Amino acid sequence: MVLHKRLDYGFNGYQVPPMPRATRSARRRGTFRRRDEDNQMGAFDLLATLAGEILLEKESSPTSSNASKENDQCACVKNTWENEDKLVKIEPSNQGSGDGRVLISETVPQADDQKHLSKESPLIQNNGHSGFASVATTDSSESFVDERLVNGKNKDDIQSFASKVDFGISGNRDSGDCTLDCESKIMSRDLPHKNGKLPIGTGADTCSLEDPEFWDGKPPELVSSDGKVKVPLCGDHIPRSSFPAGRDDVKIRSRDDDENSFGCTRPNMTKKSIWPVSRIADRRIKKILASKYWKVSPKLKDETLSIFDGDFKSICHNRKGYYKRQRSQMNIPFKKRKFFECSSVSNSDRWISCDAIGSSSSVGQHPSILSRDSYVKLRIKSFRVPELFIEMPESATVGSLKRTVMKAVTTILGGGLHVGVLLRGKKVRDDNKTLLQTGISHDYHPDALGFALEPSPSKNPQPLCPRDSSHMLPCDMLQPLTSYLSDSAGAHQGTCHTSPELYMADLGNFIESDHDSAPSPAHTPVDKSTRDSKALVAVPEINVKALAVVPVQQRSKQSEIAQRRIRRPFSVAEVEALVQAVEKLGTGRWRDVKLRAFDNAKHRTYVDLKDKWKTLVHTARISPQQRRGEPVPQELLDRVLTAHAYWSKQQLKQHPEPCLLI
DNA sequence: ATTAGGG
DNA sequence: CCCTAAT
Repeated sequence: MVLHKRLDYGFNGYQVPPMPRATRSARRRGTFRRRDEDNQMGAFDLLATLAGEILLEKESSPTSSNASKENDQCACVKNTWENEDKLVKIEPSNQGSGDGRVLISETVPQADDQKHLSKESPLIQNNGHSGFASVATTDSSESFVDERLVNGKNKDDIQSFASKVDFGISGNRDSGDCTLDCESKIMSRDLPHKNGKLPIGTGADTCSLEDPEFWDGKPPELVSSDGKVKVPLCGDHIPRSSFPAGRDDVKIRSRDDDENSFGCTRPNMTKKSIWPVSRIADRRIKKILASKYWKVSPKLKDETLSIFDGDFKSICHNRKGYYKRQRSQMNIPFKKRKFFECSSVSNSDRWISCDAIGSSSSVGQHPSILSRDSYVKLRIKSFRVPELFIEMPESATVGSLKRTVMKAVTTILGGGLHVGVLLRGKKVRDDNKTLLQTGISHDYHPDALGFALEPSPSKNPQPLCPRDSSHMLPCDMLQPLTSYLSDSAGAHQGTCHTSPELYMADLGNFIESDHDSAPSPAHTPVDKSTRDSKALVAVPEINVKALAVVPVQQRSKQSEIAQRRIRRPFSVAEVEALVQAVEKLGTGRWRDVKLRAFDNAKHRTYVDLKDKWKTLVHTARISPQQRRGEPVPQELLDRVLTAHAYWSKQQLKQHPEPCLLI
């Protein structure tokens, strides 16, 4: 069955940044708007999935099933965030016929193909199908900050894109929402080369020509005529919003796939109606979703799920641990990621590079402004993460894949850092030269300057993370860390064989908690520059030691703190069930309510239900304008008030309040 | 373990 | 959702 795949992911991308997390104070202040920060689908995840799906489609088509298994069955994802012409190739593994493995690997195009490859190529293309992803951020006022992920320019890689998104919403990040657009198009087979989106072939044979007209460096226009599928980036919405009605049988599993969320078996009609889904694209997304849960064989869906449940639970022995792992999935906020810079990369000294966008525009245009000292203003637009190789068992969940990627990333990042300055591609080694002497004057060409984050060679001679490394997490603190550390070596060698659920726990922990913590010395200019798009940073002197040391202390401190569970907003269906149960049982029997209406929703505790009821009552009392999140039907809210009034009265009857005299 | 309520 | 106190 084609759905059973083993994934050998060659990652060279990174996730788009999660929206900023709410701090407690932000929530209290009400400046934070509901947002599903978790379970975001990494852009590359999506791309890889798309490509994999394309391949699956090809595989399962009758024509290709008998065809040669080699070259015509691979989809290529153009790797645009490296200077080299590398492809992420997705092909059936040749190891054993029909073992259903798919290899997603990085590959260097053959010389033959090379000439056909454009640097500005679509990310995914296969046999007339092309897909690409873009991400748009919207704010509450419906304005769009639409940034295309697949801009052909190197500097518009995911990372810089990410920062753009970060910046884009920074003005109103309390209301930012992030959606991931997934567009697909069936291209005319007659004119495959004229479309301009076919530089990468489905194999060695179909590489097509670039179209300079199309790839002029600007983001490609939307060309999909058959529809545009909007897939909300944030987890819970992905499946529901894009599933067609009539697929109610499919259980969508979110997050860890550990539980079937109540009410998740039906599509969200609201969202669905917002984003018209074409038939083809719909099918495609459906497949993507299927492939997101590749471990699930269609006919064995439920069984498989429960089996997997068992697996998962065997790993997470208790709820604390479970929550811990839930937490570990937290995407590292983009800003924070930069602090995990670290050691342990051996392959190249440009494992992280940073695009610096040069002097402020006013500098060149209005030289008169600069009276005495000419200031060079720099904005570091993005950092790039190094190449990662990850191998996951096919039974692993997407969530675990994400965690593994995160683990690998944080493993790579995590030690001393060195900032390299590149001028016109050449390293500037002399630290004592002035900027002017070096050629970084106020009128230098912005694109000429670049920064690179490099591992500090003196500090971290070893590529792997030694246990005694001061940069490492406190392995004596928590059990999972041990496995994380021991596995981190494997990660660097390209594979993570052990179950990813076992580690990462405390990275997420640290990351998560760090967000709420007070600013630390680790907030270096680099961080500021990314946090505030307006911050102009002149060649920062990074305190390597601070970067290396401070997180450690935080980690050890933070890892003692219990994890916050992921936020799982109640769906309308859940609310409905809750209201119904409370109507029946009253407001003081939350355990019964739980048993009655949420017995199979393991992530809803009776405390959760009680809390939800509390907020429901509150919601019902405030004006609709003040409500946030998925709107609860007024009818339900009315019932909430009614039931609440009724049961409050009942409670008063039983426990008459001792008359408080004024 | 549950319930209730503040944060 | 978290945390605590009180059952």
